[in-house]
Amino acid sequence: MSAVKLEDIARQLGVSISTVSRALSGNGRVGEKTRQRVLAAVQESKYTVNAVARSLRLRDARNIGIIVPDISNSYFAAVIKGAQEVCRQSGYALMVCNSDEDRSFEEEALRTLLEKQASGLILASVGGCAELLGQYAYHDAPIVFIDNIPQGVNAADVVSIDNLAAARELTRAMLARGYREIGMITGPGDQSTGSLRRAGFEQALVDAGLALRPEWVLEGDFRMASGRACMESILRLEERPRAMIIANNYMTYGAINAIRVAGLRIPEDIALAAFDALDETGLITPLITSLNQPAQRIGRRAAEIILSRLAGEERREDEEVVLKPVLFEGGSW
Amino acid sequence: MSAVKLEDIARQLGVSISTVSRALSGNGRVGEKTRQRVLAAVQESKYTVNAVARSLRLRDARNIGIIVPDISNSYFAAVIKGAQEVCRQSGYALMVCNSDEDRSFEEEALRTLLEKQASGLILASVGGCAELLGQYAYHDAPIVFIDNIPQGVNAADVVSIDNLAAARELTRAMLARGYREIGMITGPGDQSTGSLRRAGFEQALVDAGLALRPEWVLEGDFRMASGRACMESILRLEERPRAMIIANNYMTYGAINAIRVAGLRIPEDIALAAFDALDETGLITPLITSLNQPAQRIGRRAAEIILSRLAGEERREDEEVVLKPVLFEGGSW
DNA sequence: GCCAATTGAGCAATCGTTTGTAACGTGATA
DNA sequence: TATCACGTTACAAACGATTGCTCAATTGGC
Repeated sequence: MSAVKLEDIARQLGVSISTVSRALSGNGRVGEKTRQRVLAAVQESKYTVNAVARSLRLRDARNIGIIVPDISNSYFAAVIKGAQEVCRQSGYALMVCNSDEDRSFEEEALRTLLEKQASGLILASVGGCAELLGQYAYHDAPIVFIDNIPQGVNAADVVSIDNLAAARELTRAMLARGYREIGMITGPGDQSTGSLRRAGFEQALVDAGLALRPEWVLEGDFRMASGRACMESILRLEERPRAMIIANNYMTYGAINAIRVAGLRIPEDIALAAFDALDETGLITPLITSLNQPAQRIGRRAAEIILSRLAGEERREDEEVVLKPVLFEGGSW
Repeated sequence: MSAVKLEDIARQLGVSISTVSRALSGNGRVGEKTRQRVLAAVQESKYTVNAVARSLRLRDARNIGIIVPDISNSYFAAVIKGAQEVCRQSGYALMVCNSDEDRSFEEEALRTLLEKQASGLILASVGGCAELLGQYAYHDAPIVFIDNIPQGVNAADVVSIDNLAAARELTRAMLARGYREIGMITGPGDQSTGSLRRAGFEQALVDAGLALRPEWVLEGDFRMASGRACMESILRLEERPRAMIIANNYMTYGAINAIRVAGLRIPEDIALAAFDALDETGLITPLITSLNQPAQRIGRRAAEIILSRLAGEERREDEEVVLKPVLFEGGSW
């Protein structure tokens, strides 16, 4: 309501608005004594620049948006931290949105960021907002996908691990441990993260000359309850696998729960390996063997790509940064 | 760059900008057929309102800021979710900032939000930004404190549990269980959350006629490493307490780690009760007895208070909403 | 002492919306 | 036909900052 603006300071000092603006930004020439007077008055009056007005004038909001499916998931929290670090250093604000694993919420967030003139967007999509994404291209705001690459998007900047290869390697490592009867709890088939991890798993089995057992492969939704439900089904089978690969952290927690409730031991009765099951507390026993995405690095690289896009005028090739996951060997296999 | 604006649509239709604006907002009167024509053109051209320009004109950015010390902490993640829910329903955007438990980062976030003309602010402060907070009052943006109430702030809207009473009750419950030699790992003494919880603990002991053992009360910084370090010190004591109360979740995880490393059992060798040690995975054993803050409700109420302040013109009394924590009894005592 | 060069500061347009007010056109009534 | 009323639309002024351009003032060189 009563915020101090450039005009107030200008009037108080008997100079023009433009002089005050230039004294602050250092963009035009201003005499040394006037500059000092302005700076003093600004200090004294607690003037704060109005970023809304500035953004309008500059046609640049200097903020980048990030949408994740679940802010409580430590994996995404780390991604956010990484992105924030980069934004902070470059004077951009990071606008964090949570889609709650819901398409319409994701769409809503997308629309809000679009209206707020986000300069760029980091998106861990749950899928299916193709038209809205087109508008970003129209505003020519760069988009970087992390994690899932929605259907309908063919060329784009992407920062992620190679999910297919990763799942294949993880499965191979499990095979190398001697396990032959391996099942999997995958993610939603319509998300690339889900389907690629499944494909990698199946490839590894086929390569090893093993038959696929469809009843051992269940599809979850990346949430804890579904991990638990899937594992319960598995445990009810007459003939059950000796080991399971699980496509993300939360489903793993649910699965462990089911295993404990059934009174079984890990890995003696059933072995586990997972994606991102990184347990920051280090208190879940046995420690879960998992292939961990370098979450913070993903966030950082994604933000860096956005910034470089914003800086460079020329449109380069689509950038696809493939980061290497890190295998943590716990006691769960 | 090439975003469609009202002017483009107006020109295309041969009407004025104001007509298009009014057709969209429904604020002024517009003939039915023109309204239809406008709506069609808007659809077709994929027009998106420029929120920056609108905010400037309306002098209202319609966004509320929230600053938390650690976005990875599930407690704060839940607070954010609660606040977001309310914002979503009322058409406000929530701008999430992470201070990383660092004062200068907090200050930076505060300044950014101020510049972006945040309509309101929810603050879980790590303390010490009194001057900047003054400017919010100046912009008359309502502030609601959650968790810690920084020094230098005397009257304000607050949503939290009654930390003193809560610590007292938790300690009493522990005494009722028969424990007499109780220590505590507190939070930073300069944060009200830390000092109040400590005070409540001490009160309960004094009320019970027990002597305070200063060597059993250590001050941590709410992070995991400090919880571990403090517990290690405790375990090194010749005469050590039979039970510990720990002021937050992360320090508890560190403490459990130390206990396990020392080869001791919970609760047989040392019993634990904590604040917010809520373990979403349910996999840490034994389940930790803890007094849990209704995090999501706190976020929701805080946002609601902001909105009601923004709606009501008249300045009411400072509002202090005291929510009740929930005791979860696990096997750690 | 005069003209050119250089510096300092102001004017005014602009960014895209919203909205008070004025103007316009149509139809009805006297 | 003139007047009035009413429903529609256009005009233009904001919101607060940035910046190209202009012009006045100071300086310096000859």
